Amino acid sequence: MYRSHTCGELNATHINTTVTLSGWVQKSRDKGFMIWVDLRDRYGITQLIFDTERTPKDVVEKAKTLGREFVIQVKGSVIERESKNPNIATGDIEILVEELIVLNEALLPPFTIEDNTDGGEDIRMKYRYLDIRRNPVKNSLMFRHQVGMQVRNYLSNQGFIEVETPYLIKSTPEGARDFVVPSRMNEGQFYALPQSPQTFKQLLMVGGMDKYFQIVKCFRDEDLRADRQPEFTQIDCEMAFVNQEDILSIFEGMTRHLLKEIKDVAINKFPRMTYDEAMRTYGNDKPDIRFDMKFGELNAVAQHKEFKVFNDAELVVGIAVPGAASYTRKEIDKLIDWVKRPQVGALGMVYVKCNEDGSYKSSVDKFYDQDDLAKWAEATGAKAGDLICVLSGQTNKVRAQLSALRMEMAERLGLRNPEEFAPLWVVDFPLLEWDEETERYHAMHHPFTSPKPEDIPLLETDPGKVRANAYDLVLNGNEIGGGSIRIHDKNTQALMFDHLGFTPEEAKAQFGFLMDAFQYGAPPHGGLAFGFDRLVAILGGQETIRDFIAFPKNNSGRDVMIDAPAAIDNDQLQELSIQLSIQE
RNA sequence: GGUCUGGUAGUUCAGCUGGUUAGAAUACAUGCCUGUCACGCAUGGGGUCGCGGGUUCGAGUCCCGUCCAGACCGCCA
Repeated sequence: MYRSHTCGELNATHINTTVTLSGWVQKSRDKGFMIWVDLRDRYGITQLIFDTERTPKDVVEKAKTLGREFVIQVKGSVIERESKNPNIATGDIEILVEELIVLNEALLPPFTIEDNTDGGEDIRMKYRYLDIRRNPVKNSLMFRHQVGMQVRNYLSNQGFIEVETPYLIKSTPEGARDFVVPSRMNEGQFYALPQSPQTFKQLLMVGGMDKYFQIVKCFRDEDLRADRQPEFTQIDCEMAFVNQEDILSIFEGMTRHLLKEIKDVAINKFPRMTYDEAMRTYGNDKPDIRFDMKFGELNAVAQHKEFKVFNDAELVVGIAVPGAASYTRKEIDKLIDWVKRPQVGALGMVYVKCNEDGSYKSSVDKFYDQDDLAKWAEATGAKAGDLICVLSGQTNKVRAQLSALRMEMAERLGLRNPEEFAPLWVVDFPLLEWDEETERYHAMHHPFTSPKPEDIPLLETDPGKVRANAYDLVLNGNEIGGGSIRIHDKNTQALMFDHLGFTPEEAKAQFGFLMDAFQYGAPPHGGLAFGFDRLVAILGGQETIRDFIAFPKNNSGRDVMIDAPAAIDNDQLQELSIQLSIQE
């Protein structure tokens, strides 16, 4: 027997019992007359004591040789501490050791296994198995497990069935780049890893599965971000015989359940906003509504004066930054530099200080009088003490720029409280999006999304105006889920493919199986998928998903621990009939 | 594909306008210490300043290139 108890469970009630513990040496404190060793496992830390007067001499000698992270097993009696430590659960007791077995020695770890480790991101990723021993990472993984269990509980209780779908599927040109896998048995042909189980879950609906879910890995070969990994996990869901309202209701329920069970946060009805409204009010389809700073459009009050920049702009729009009127000229200049960085891309910024005495001081006083500026304040909701920041230009660009500024200012003002949760449904997304590069429309969500029936005529006249039965769930400025009511008849699906620029032959070659299935009694259906990693991270109060993934990839998609991806040898390549065009 | 930031001891970092022998903290080792728990005290070892080139009497420091890491833009139906 390696252990009778864990390192987290012993307390005063166990005094005078004999126990066996196993774990890692966290640290030892050798005072000469006594040696204390902190023994750690997943459950906690228990202090061991080796006393020159009470512990066998050879055991004390062995204890002196223990180094950090040695794996040991000890047998001894639980005794009351002479000086207790109220900071840990086992702080009332310690183990007077009688027997010590070193199960495995350990090299000195490259960084300290402590909550506030001295290790940087880089080295922690290389030795991730050591990083996982640290509480912050360990707790994040346990937190993820807990969220996963609550998701399964909720959905299972609602009658959902978890069904696994294949990972080796077919590549399609729509959407993200696919990861591809060569097929040895089918020379020159490739599988693709799924970007999502989209078509399979729809086929499960045709198969009568009615309510499906799956916590499933998905793969996209695109560049990474702090909240984006090439392989990531979705809570993928689909339901038949439902309308949009049914789906929103079920998954609002699930999110509410998670907030209640995991964070003990009670939220009644989630607010809703159309895509158009979100773009107009926040410049963004995933607004963080924990704070205000709503957009005030200023075209009506700022144009037709002498200021050419605004007169030439498609959109003039501002936000009122609370309390920022006290910014110095230098601070404002730095802010202007910030919006002019290439990542944001504004050409400049006009500001108005709303002074405490009710007067206004702006960077464009030459063109606007106090009455004009009062109208700007009204439009942006600015109060005395606020700073109005105004950008202008082409509508889509300027909205993105001001949205970036809004988020930055909220960050600086500490308005993004990770313990506050503000969910929001964004509905009525456009069906199609114009792609400058390919000069054609592509599906904003995916090609199986149904258009709103009343908008179908617009497909012929103004495709960009067609709204879809598509919705996103936004939490604290992050898209945590998105879905749609799908097309379930062959003709509408064919019409969509046509508008997306597929020839009937291409559509048949790529999605023929789905169109065929629609001819055999496909029920009306729809669904939604949550980004599980992101959801877990936000519930955990963070926006970086890496610590909620046991073995994440780095910025360039590498696993620095196992050193993947890597070259494969010529025999393997030959077996797969693959020839490389790059030089070794 | 692009922008920005960083790369100096095992680790996290400092190192000014180029100028003696490159520092701190922590970790580690050895010794001391009668209740430690961020233990304390003393001593000690530890460096290809990412790599390559250039400027200079002289480069950790300046310039060019390159590699690596991180954040962001593009991209992510």
